[in-house]
Amino acid sequence: MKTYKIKEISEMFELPSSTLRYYESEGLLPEVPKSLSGQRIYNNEHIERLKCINCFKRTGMTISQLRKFFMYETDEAAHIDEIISLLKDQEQIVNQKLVQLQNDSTHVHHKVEYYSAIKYALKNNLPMPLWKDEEE
Amino acid sequence: MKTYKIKEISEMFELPSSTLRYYESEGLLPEVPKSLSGQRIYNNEHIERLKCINCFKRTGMTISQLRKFFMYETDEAAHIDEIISLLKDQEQIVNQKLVQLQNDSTHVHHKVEYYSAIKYALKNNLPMPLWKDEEE
DNA sequence: TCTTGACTTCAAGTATACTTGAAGTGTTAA
DNA sequence: TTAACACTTCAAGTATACTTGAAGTCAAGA
Repeated sequence: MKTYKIKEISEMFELPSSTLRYYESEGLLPEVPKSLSGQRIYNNEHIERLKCINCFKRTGMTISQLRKFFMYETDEAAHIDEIISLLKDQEQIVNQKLVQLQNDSTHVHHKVEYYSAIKYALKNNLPMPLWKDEEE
Repeated sequence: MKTYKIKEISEMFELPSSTLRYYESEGLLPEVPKSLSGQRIYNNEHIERLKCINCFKRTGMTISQLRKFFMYETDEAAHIDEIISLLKDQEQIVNQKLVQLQNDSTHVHHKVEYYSAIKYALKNNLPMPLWKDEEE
């Protein structure tokens, strides 16, 4: 199985090595084997885990929620209900975030248009446009 | 013009009063007048500003970026280019977030399905389903 | 062999965004 | 009027997620 040094993983995920050590110390990574000289040796399992961490982090999970989730996963059969419930909660959260962010995207876009019109009005000494928007 | 006490605003935005005072101290709010006895009196301008703060915060802006933006806004004509450039950057950022979050939503949903299948397999003593997914 | 850069541990430091506590004043309903 | 609760300031504290520094070991090319 292909293995990786910390620097390769660091570059792969654009995360400083210190963060990888930090995640490990927080119990987010599967056991990381070390070379004879003590250097970390990562494999595909770690890469998959890091993808998963990134995904969950973006959906708003904290380090301690991540740790909890991965702990449940290590004894899937005993914690299947907790895993499913946690995932369903997270699914709800990410979908709410999605709706909200779609709204926010629209609002920011409106602002770009509004200020572009302001700029035009300023340049040509024209009356200022009016701001119309119902922000949520 | 209708005015509001801090508690009304606090409930309206589900933000503790302390956070409202904090935002004010960080220069995110327009001048907040005080009653004779020193209590804050908010109006629609503050409400609009808070909606705007919430929107930008969700798109990832920090307090100091928000402060900068609102400072530019107070002298629109002098800073119109900075305002537009800042807004365009933020529009890009929010749209990237949106794409990423859509992906993440899909992944979380797949996980829900996968573990539901695991649960079913456990309950009925069936072979475990396989995990197939290309996570981004 | 020597040097340069990457790695190690562990404790302490930092950034961001609030939150809390103390000590006191103001407001309101019974 | 008196209790109960909301409000005030200001400084200090907290939570989360890293990040940095010190001091030392290891690996690879000139």
